[in-house]
Amino acid sequence: MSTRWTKVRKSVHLAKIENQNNRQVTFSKRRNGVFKKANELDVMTDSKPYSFGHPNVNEAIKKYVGEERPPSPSSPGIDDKYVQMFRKVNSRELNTRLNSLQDQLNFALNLKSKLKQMNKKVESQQEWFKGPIEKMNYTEASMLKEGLEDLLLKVKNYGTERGYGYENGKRKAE
Amino acid sequence: MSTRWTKVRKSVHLAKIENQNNRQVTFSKRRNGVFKKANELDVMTDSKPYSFGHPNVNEAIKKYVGEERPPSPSSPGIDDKYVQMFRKVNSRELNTRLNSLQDQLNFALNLKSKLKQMNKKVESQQEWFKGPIEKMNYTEASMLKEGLEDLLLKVKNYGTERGYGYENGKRKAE
DNA sequence: GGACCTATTTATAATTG
DNA sequence: TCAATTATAAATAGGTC
Repeated sequence: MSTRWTKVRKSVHLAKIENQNNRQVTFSKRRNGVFKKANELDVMTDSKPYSFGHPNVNEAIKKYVGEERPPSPSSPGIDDKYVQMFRKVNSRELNTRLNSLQDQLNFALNLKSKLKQMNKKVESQQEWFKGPIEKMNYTEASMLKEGLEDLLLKVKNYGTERGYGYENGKRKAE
Repeated sequence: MSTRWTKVRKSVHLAKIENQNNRQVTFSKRRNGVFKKANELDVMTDSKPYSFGHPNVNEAIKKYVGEERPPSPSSPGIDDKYVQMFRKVNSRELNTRLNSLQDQLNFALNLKSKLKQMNKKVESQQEWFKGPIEKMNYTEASMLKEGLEDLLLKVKNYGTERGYGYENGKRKAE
C-alpha cells in the first residue's frame, strides 16, 4: 500500500557500472534476460536440435553427454567419468559462481567430445588432415564450423535450463 | 497521419513460428535484439577484454588473428593463411548470409588457434596429457575453460561489430 | 544473496513504403 | 528484400523484504 519505491530507473548509458554492487546485480538480472531472449530466438526460429526437458542441471548434462557418445565396448566408462567430474565441480561451486563457471565448463566438456568425434571422422576418411591439429584447410574449417553450431546451440540451451524457461508456468506467456 | 497500422502485436507463445516469412523476419529482428543485449551486458558489467575498434569485419578478424600468435621464425605465414581463408569465404558469402556464417567461421578460426596454443602449453609442461585428445582430466578441462572464456568474449564482441553498437548516434541512450 | 514490486524504458509484431 | 512506424508486450532499475 505504502510507497515501496522511491527512485525510478533512468535510461541506460551503456557504460561500465562503477558501483560494484550495482554491477553485480545488473549482471545477474540482465544475464537472465539475455538467456531468455536467446532461448526465445532458438525456439521461435527453429534452431534448437536438442531439448533437455528437465531443469535440473546435472540431469541435463548427463543426458547430453550420454547422447553424445553411444556406449562402446572399447571405452565404456568415459561418459560417466565426465559426468562425475562435472558433478564434483558442480557441487563445489554451486552456490557461489554457479552461472558463469558451469556454462564455461559445460562448454568445454561438450567441445572436447565434439572435437574427438570430428577428429575421428576426418582421420578415417581421406588425407586432408594428416598431422595433429597443425594444418587446417577450408574443408576442415567447415566441418569444425558445423560442429560448433551444435555446441553453441547447446550452450544456449544449457543457459535456459537454469530457470529461464517457461516450465514453471510462471511466465507462461498467455 | 492516417492509420498506418491495423493489427497490434500479440503476446508471444514461445513456439516455432510456422510461417516461413515471419520466421525469417523475426529471426533477423530478434537476433539484433540479442546481440544488443549481450553487448550491453558486456559493457555495463565490464566483461570485455578486447575491443576491435573498427566496424569493418575483415580488419577486425585480421587484427585478432594477428594478435593471437606473434610471428615466429618457425611458422611464419600461418596467421596470414587463416586471414586469407577467411576473406575468401567472406567475399563469397558477404552479401547473402553474412551474419550467421561469419560468426560461426570466425569462432572456428579463433578456436583452432586457441586449441593449438593450449595444446602446445600442455605438452611442454608435464605429462598430464600424453595421448592425442583422448584423455582429459580436471586440470586440462580448467585450462580449456579459461581459453574458451576468451573465445566466447571475442565471439560476443564480433557480434557487436556489425552495427549493433551505439556508434551511429542512433540509439545513443539519452 | 534472492524473490518480489512498480514505473519506466526498451523491444518488437504487425504493417506500410 | 530492407527501413520506418507505432501500439503494445516485455525487460528492467531501483527499491522492499
